[in-house]
Parts: sequence; structure tokens; C-alpha cells
Amino acid sequence: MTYAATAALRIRPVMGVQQTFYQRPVNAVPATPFKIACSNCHLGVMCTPVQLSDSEASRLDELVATRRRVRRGAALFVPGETFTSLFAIRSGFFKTYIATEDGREQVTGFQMAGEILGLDGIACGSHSCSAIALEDAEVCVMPYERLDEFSREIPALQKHLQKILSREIVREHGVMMMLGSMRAEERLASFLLDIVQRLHMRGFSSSELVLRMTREEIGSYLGLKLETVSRTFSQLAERGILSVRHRHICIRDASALRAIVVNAAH
Amino acid sequence: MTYAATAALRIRPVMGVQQTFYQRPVNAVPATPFKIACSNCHLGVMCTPVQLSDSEASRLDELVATRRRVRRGAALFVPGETFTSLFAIRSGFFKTYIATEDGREQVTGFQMAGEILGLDGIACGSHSCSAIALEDAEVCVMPYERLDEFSREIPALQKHLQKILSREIVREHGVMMMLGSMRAEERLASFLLDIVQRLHMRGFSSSELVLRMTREEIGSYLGLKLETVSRTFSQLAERGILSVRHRHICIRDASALRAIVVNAAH
DNA sequence: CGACACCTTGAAGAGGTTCAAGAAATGTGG
DNA sequence: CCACATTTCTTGAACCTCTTCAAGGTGTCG
Repeated sequence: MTYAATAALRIRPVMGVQQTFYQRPVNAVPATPFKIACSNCHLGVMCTPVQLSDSEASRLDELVATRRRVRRGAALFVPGETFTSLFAIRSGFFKTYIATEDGREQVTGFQMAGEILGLDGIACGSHSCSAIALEDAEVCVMPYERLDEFSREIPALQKHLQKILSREIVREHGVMMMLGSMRAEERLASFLLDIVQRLHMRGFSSSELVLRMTREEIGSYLGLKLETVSRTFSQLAERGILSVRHRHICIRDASALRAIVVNAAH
Repeated sequence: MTYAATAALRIRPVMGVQQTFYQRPVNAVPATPFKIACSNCHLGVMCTPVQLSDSEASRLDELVATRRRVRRGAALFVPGETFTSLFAIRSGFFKTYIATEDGREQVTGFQMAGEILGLDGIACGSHSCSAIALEDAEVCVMPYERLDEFSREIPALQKHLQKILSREIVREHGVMMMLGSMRAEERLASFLLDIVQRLHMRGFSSSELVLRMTREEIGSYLGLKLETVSRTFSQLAERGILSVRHRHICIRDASALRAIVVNAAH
């Protein structure tokens, strides 16, 4: 077993079934192996790539001030909270959402290990959305001031933070496309493909997954009501494209699922 | 007339009616006057605020490599094009949109003078969306490498670029909310309020505006068909909230318009 | 094991889309 | 500068997708 794989296990222990959501099926072909320990972690990509000298690399170890545990259901930050740090997800699963005065909520994303939370706070010094852990989680706390200071010394870091921000913008463009011009079935299909692809990058199955969010949260993200999400799951299952047992999803016909997203003429 | 107002005229000449879209009505109370010439320009905010020494400020004049004219209907950049520069809009009006293989388009935003284009290109070194001028425009070309270099010397600049990126993320959260959980009328109302507020910040009327985009482009942005946009305009006009003469819109009852966005219970 | 949260499914209804036709602006070329 | 072609906009009617309301089922957790 490579160091990379060990690291992966460290990030997301694969133990008992109860704990092991998004578990890699026993008989699955090992997914594309990691090149380095943190290759599936933005922070990792932020630290490791290419042009870092040893001294720079060791300097980066100081970037993470502390770790912070977030229990399932608890908030990592809430709107209005002063922005002090970015958070790299070490383990666990989050949702972010915004709320309006009149009580409407819109889930803006689901984040998993290796992704960065808190980017919204840079804009005006306080957070504008909530980040809620959907399973017990641990994050690396990176004080923004420190990050900024390090960026000045390590140009690659500065550039990388900008890339992470830009990537989020591009991701949201995709969400806008989905919300603006796809039908329910296409939205759910592209959602599942997105989640499963990101899990696959982390070494999990590309066909099986356990959702960490409710139908209502999926619906909020997709701009649909929970009943519509449920019905659409059922329809895809009936057509043999998925098996759905509550939150346990198995993609039986991935190309059919992709075809739904792409071929959806009109 | 203050220098600020002069500068505003320089940016957007107010001459004949044919040329003067978003014209400030003759009898309108002058809108919140500019504090400084570029206060309504991200680039300006990037350059001018607080902690810049004279030498730093003069250094920033070198940031803009060239100006570039973009004719109405022409592209500033297209998907796949190598990312080299950010663009500050000096005058004119743009739309950005992404397209899928199957020909669907989604307008991701409308940009006006003082706003920054090209942020999507940072993510992976090439642009992922198109930027099209909706009226003859001029942009300041800021080579990214140079920007990056300057950022290292001028910490405030580095921070400001991050803020611009983060602000775009937050803006898109708002779009997601709109697309995900608002009805047609609410979407159009929030769209108009957004546009008119941004125009007002630039010294134009807070009640009159001339749209630079078609119903179809508005519809694409709002996740609606052009017919629905047209009908919704008509309904709002019938209720006395707007006057609509093609692209010339007059907001007759701004608080009613705001109430549509906020009070939309459910 | 029982309470609670979550999910599924049905039926009726609303909001938005589609298709179609005509009217109003805009731009073009003579 | 005017007439014509083109684009853009409006409006109607039928249709369809998704929502709403409601009831019952399933899984989870204390």
C-alpha cells in the first residue's frame, strides 16, 4: 500500500459500515491512485505543487493554526460572523446555504474533504452564508491574515488562492446553467454525476454512493421541491439507470445518466 | 461641476439621446455624487483606497497595458481562449454566458463600467465563458502576470483582487437564490432592482433605465423564456409598478417592486 | 420499542413553456 | 432620408412540468 493510500485512509477512515459512507466497495477496482497524499485536497494542491523549495514547504506547515471539530448538524460559520479564516475540510461533509429575510433558504453547495470553505467571507469581512456539517467533520483553520502574509513570500500560494476563488466562480456558473435551463431529471443527473466524480477523485467508487443530505437539501440545491427529487429518483430507478435505497444510490447505467445531461435537447 | 462629474461624463458621454442610454434625466436630483473619479470602478477601488503611498499609486498607472475597443456584438473573449489579462470596463456594457455542447446558453451576468471581466480565466488558464459587448465598449487591459507581480509589492492590491473574486462568488450566490427559489415576477423585480441600483451608483437615475439586452438575454439570465419576461413586464406595467416602452423602463413604484422580492412568502 | 425525521406516492392545480401570429423597433441600402 | 428587411417584442391558447396538499410508509435514534 502506498503512502498516498495510507493518507487517504487517514483522512477518511474506512472501518465499520456505519461510519463508512461513500465506502469504497470491497470488490471495486481501485480508483485512480493518488499521486501524492493531498492531491485531492485544495490545500494540498495549494501546498505541494511544483515550485516549492523545502523551506517554503515547511513554512506552510505553520499555515494551519489549529484543527477544529464540527459535529453533525453544527455550523462552522453563520451569516454575519466575522471572517477570520479559511477552512480546509480534513474529513466530513458540509453544505453551505444562504437565507433571505422571508425565510427562504438556498443551498449553494456541498463540500467534501480537501475543499475550502469560507471564501465568501473575503468579500466584506464577514460571512454571508452558513456552513453546516452534514456529518461529523474536522477542518484545518487557516487564518486569513497569515495566509495573506505567506502569499507575499510564496508567490505560488498567492496564485493558488486566486485559482481556488476563480474555480468556485466557474463552478457556480455551472450551477447557474443547471438552475436556469435544465429540467428536473437533468438537474438530478448532473448532480449525481458531479458528486460521484468528486468522490471518485477521492478514491471511492464511481458507481456507488451514500448521500449525506436529505431530499429537501438536494431539492434546495437543485431548485426543486423534495417531492420532485424523490419522484425523479424513482423514475430513474424504474428505468434501470439507478438503484435507490433511501440515501444509498447505485449508478447502474452511467452513460444513460450522462446522456440525460448532454442529450437533453431543447 | 465637480471633477468627479466630469470624469463620469468622460467615461460615459451624455450627448444625443441616441447615444445616451441610461441617461440621467434632466430634471432628476443628482444622484449620490462621486467621492473620487473612480469610486464606482472596481479598478478605481483597487487603486485609490486608503493605504496607498504616492509611489504605489503611480506604479499602478503602469498596470493597464493598453486599452481595447470592443464593438457592439463583438466578443472580448470566448471559451477556450488563453487567459492573459483581466479587463476593467471603462465604458460600455457586457454580457457573459456559458454554452453547453448541445447548444444551450446561460447568461451568467451583465457587467457595466467599473466592473472586472475575465475572472473565470484564472481557474485554469483559459476562459470558460464568453464576454460579449452589448454596446460599443472600451476596456482597460490588465495583464495578469503584471497584476500578480504588482500584488506582491502592494499588499492592498493583492487583497483587493481577492475581494473582487470573493464578491463575484457572493453575487452568484444571490443569482442561485433567484434561480432556485423565486417565481418569474420576483426574478424580474430583483433583476431590475439590481440593475437600477448599479446604475444609480454610477450617477444615473434610480427610477429610469434603458435596457441594453434583449428579452431573450434577460430570460436566459433569469431562467425564463423570453415570452415570460415580456408577459411579466406587461403585468408589472398593468399594475402601475413600471412603465415599459420596449427597452425603456421607468420604475413608478419602487417600494412595490421591492415588496415583490421580499414579501414573496412561501 | 416508540417517537421522530425522512421518504414515497397520488391527485389536483398553478406557473411557465411552447407554438403561433402579428406589431413595433431597428438597421440597411438605395 | 425613406422603404424594406430583419430583429425584437407582445399577446393568445393549449399544453406540460413541477408544485402543493395529503396520506402513508420507512428508517433512525434515543
